[in-house]
Amino acid sequence: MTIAEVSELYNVSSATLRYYERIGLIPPVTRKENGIRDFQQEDLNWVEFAIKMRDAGISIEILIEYVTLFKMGKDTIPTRKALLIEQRESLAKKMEILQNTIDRLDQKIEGYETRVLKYEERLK
Amino acid sequence: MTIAEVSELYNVSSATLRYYERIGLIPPVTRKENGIRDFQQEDLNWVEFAIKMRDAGISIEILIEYVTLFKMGKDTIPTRKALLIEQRESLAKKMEILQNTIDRLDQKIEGYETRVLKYEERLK
DNA sequence: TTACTCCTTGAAGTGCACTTCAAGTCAATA
DNA sequence: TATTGACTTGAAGTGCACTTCAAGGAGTAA
Repeated sequence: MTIAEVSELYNVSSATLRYYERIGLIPPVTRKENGIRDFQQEDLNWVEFAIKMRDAGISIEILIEYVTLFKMGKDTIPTRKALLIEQRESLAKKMEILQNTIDRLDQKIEGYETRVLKYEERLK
Repeated sequence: MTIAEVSELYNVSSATLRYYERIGLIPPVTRKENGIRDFQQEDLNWVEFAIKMRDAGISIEILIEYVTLFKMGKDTIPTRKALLIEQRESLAKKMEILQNTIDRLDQKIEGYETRVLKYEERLK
């Protein structure tokens, strides 16, 4: 799969994909003899993982750490697991904040509900 | 209340509070005769709102728009309400993404669960 | 009265995560 | 054969949201 196809598939720019590879946020992508990237399923899995995690707000620094551990082999399995658990917890906290904010917005919107009615009343 | 006290109270730097006021993310703060900020309850409400919304990831641009509408008076009430509803929706979408990512992480962690066991077995 | 601390503003600097640009290679098509 | 279009790399540029710096003012303690 070419970089353009992957770009289309995951709705991310080619430049970003190259950037991710360059900084080690995904492992080196498979190349054809001429040096052109030819994404295999394994590469796609990494791309998808990277994009999903970034979308959830996990920092590039953390993700590079994860990929670096992966490259170091099996000895890092417990560390990698710990890293994922830590990130899971941080996302759960984010969810909580988000839920609280939504509740707060709902209250504020509810407050506007009556005020809009009054406002429209005034217009008559 | 001084800026240092507000800074402490909401765990945000004085510089950020000044910055928020300067860019119009909160309305102008009440001052003493000598020009020093003396936050009143009303000011605090704005500060709290701004910080909570920022924490939830709502952009500065949007929040400035809201404050600007507020300053323009009652005619903007329906617009303000619409803006809040829009943001509420966008937060709900974020929650969904977050939940999906957490689910995905849980699966990945579960996968590591067995691999860690194997790894520790190997060490014996 | 000098020194200290906290406040003020305006301007410049920083960190993160891309994004754009410049220069070049390669394969396919007019 | 020339040119078009997609690819390559390295470097520089961008946007957002602060953060730090520089210069100065006001109030209090020694």
